[in-house]
Amino acid sequence: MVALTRDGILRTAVTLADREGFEAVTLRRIAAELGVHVTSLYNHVATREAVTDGIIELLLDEAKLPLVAVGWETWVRRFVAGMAELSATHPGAVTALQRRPVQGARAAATFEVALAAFRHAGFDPHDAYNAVKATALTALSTGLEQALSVTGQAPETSVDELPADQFPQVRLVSALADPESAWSFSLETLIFGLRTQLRRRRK
Amino acid sequence: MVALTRDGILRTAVTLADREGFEAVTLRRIAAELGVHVTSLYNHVATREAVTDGIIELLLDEAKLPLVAVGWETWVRRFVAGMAELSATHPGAVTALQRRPVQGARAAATFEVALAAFRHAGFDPHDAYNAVKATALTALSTGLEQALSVTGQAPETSVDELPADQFPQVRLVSALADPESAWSFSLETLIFGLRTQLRRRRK
DNA sequence: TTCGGTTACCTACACTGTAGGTATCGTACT
DNA sequence: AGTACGATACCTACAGTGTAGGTAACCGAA
Repeated sequence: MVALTRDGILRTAVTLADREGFEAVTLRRIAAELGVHVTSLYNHVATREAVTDGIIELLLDEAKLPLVAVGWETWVRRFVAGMAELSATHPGAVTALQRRPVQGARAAATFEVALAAFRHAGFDPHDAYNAVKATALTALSTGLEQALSVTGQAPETSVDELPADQFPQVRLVSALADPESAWSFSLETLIFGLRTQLRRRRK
Repeated sequence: MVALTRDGILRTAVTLADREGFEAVTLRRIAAELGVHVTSLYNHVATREAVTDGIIELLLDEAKLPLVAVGWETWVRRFVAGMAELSATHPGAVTALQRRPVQGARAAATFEVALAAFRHAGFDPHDAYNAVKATALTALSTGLEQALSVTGQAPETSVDELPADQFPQVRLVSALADPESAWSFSLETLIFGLRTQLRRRRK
């Protein structure tokens, strides 16, 4: 029975989220996992939402995001790849990033170098901001995989029960779901798009 | 006192979500809004999650998504614009799209025409799927605005309290948040990117 | 030793979704 | 006409949620 600590709480929260899904992360479950009473958690954590914030903090720490000056393209690649890796190793915990705004000094730090890179490449502050946002959202969406099962199965009717002649494309495609290629396709598309945007700004 | 109906339930759920935020949408709140006992809702709705599914259904109905054959580019434009408009008119309810997988016949229908358009333009089934997914995620992220406040304010410390000399870019940019230009920038970037992808496939 | 702060605990409350059972009512059938 | 029945709204109840308030044990400093 080790000492109860904020970091320990957050760590078991992440473990729990990955093992049983984010909605299973409840203060009582965490406490039980630590062999401790619920209210004891409040000595180290202010509120339930603070736990979510802590999870984000912990994930962002683990994802090795670029923190020193790099070119915009390598920043984009590393940021998206880092998030994708995070989604792979912490499938449950990453949804914390969708429940609460991503904030904190660490996020600010990597955005700082991104903004600098984009401005150096030729974007005005406004578009640099937009570019960072577009990248961040693309990166975040790597964790949204299951949230958007393009396979058109209704709450009750599976895709196989849809009129096959009416949705031939959907049917054909529902077989070849491949999360790996999905986010790399998104990444390349994003980079191509940003290149074009930059080219237009220059002339 | 009109008759209680599934559609009425979902409609007040949407209203409630837009007025007080998605997490305020509880079965008891809906019932209270309708002047009805909680359990009466169960005569028209199976479970809480079914309400969320119903909200999605209702939103997708309202967003006039392209359902007939169009070129891939106009599909992308209309899809993203439709979602953006949805996020504007239903700021609270749209988060339903992130809580549950987007499914159902209507979603399948618009994906069907998108897949056809992309394949006609030169993508193989795999990349057509990826392109649709990329578009859908870009569109969905229009509702994620506040979830990603790039302004690096920590849970406790606002952006103004961050060391100013350490985050000059973030500070500069935190003033000019402009959701409108954000998603249109993302849209144009996406289209540029997809064009390049298609060009590469052709030769 | 005594004091003060930190920590873990217990009780309690308002709130959530949901199961089971009951009363009312309109409609259809005998 | 009467009667059976399906649908609907309600009530009670339960387990589970986050969290406030108060109390007991410790442990280091005075």
